[in-house]
Amino acid sequence: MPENRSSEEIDAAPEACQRPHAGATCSTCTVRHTSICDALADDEILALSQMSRHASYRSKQIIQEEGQPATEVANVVSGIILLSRLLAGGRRQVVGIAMPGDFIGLSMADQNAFTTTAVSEVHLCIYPRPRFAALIDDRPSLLARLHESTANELTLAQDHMVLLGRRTASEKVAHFLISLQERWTRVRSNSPRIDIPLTREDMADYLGLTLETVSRTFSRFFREKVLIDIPGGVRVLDPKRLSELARH
Amino acid sequence: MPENRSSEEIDAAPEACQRPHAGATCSTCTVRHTSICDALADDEILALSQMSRHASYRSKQIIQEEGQPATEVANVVSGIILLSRLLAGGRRQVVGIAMPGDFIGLSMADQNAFTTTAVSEVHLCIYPRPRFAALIDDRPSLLARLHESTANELTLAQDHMVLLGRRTASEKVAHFLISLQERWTRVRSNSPRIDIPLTREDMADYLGLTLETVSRTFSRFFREKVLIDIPGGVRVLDPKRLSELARH
DNA sequence: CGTTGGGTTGATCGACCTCAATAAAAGTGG
DNA sequence: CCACTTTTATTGAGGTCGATCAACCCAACG
Repeated sequence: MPENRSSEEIDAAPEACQRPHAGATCSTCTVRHTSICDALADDEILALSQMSRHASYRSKQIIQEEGQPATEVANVVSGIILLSRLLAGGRRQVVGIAMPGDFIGLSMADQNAFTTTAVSEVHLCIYPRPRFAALIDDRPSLLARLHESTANELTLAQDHMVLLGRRTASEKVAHFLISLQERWTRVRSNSPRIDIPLTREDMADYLGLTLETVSRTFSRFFREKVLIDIPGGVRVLDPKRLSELARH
Repeated sequence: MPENRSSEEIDAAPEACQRPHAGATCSTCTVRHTSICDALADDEILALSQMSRHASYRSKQIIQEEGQPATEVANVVSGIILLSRLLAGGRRQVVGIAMPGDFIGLSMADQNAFTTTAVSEVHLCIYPRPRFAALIDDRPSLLARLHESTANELTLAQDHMVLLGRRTASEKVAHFLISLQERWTRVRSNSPRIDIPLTREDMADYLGLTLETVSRTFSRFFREKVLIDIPGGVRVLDPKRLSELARH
C-alpha cells in the first residue's frame, strides 16, 4: 500500500528536505530561463526569491491532493510530477505531466484541481499563493507570462483530448514516447534515449489504457525493433517507424 | 457534400451577415456581463466596441479553420460553436463547445489551434487580433479576465480528459447532458428541457464514441424513461437517475 | 530469504466499433 | 405543394480491440 499521506499544503513533511533561502539561488537556478521567472527583471527576481522556499520529494510521494485548499504555487526545478484526478470506482486519469521549468498552480485557483505526485526525485521552488498573487497584480509582464503558460497548457490538453478520444493503443504509446522525448530535449540535449520514470500503470492512466495493454504495446515495439529496452527507459531504434505509428 | 469553404480569417462570407458598428451596441449586449467584456469600464468598452464588427453564421458553417493564421478573436453573442481537431483517417475530436459569453481565441496564438464550426445560427462580436492584443497590453484587468477564462477552460479540458479516458459510453452521454444543462442555465433559466443542437455525430466526436453508440445510448435512456425525446433536444424525466448514470 | 512492487504474458470476455439496411426528417426545385 | 435528393437517426448482426482475470517472473530490499 502506498504511503498516501494527506497534506493541506505543499508537503512540508519531515522526509521532504526543505530549506527557506534568501536571494542568491535564482541566479544559479537551472530553470531560471525556462520557467515563468524569465518574465521578471533582476530586482523582481529578488522579490520572488525572498518569498520562496525549496522542498524535495521522493518518488511516489504525494505533493498536493485534489480538492484541498491551494495555499501555495510552485516551479518545478527538477524531476517529474504527475497531475491526476480520481474517479468513482478507483479509476484514475493523469491529466498532465509537469517537468522542470513547469509551473504548478497556473490557474491560481484556491482549490487544487488535481492531485500532484512525484514520480522521481523532485525539487520544487515554492511560493505562498497570496504573496505570489500580489506580485502578479503588480507585474503585468508576469501575468502575461502566466497566461502564456496557461494557454500553452490548454493546447497540450487539447492534444491530449484528441489522443484519448480518437487514437488506438499503439498510437497512444508511440505518441506519448515522442512527446516525452520532445519535452526532454527542452531540458537536456536531444537523444534517442528516452528516460521513462513512470510505471506502466502511470502511463496507462495517462493514456486511458490498462497497464497490461501498455506493457503489451511496449513488448510489441521491442519485438518489432522500433525500440529497445534499457534500464529506466527506452532507446529509439527506428524513429521514422515510431512517428508513423504515432500518425502525426 | 458540405459547403466546406476555406477562409483565412473569421468568415466574412456574403451569406454571413456582417455589420461594422460603432459604440452603442455594447450597452444592450446580451452577454455584456458574462463575457470578458465584464472586466472593462464604460470608457474601455467604448474603445472595444469601436474596433468590433458583428457577423452571423448559419448552422454547419465553418467559421475558422485549424492551422490557418488567426487574424481575429471573438465573443460568442448567441448560438453554439464546436471547436474540433482533425486527425489522420478522417477522425475528428471535438475539443470544446463554445456558448454565448465564451471567448474564441483565448490563447491569442497566431495560428488557429482548431476548427470552429457553427452548429446553430451563431452571432459573433469580432475584434482584430492586433488591436485586441494592444488593448490587453494597456489593460491588466482585461488580461486578468482573459487568464481567468483560460484557466477555467483548462479545468474544463481536464474534466473532459477524465471523461474521454476513463468513462463508459453511458457515463459519457449522461455527463454530457448534465454539463450541457448546466451551461444552458448560465444563459437561460434552469429547465428539465435540454436543447441539443448537435447531431449524433457531433456528440460522438465530442465524447470519443461512434454516432451509433451515441444513438443506442439515447435510445436506452428513452426506453428506461430517464429522458424523453422532444424536437431539438430532450426532456429529463429522472434527474436523479441521470446523475447516477453520470457517476460524478 | 521471504516479501513486495513492478513487469510480462496468456486466455477469455465484453463494450464498443464496423458494416449495412432502413426509416425519418429536412431541404430543394419544379 | 409534391417528388426528389440529402442529411440524420435508428437498429441489427457480427467482429475486434482492449479490458479483465490470472499466473508467473524478476529485482529490490528489509
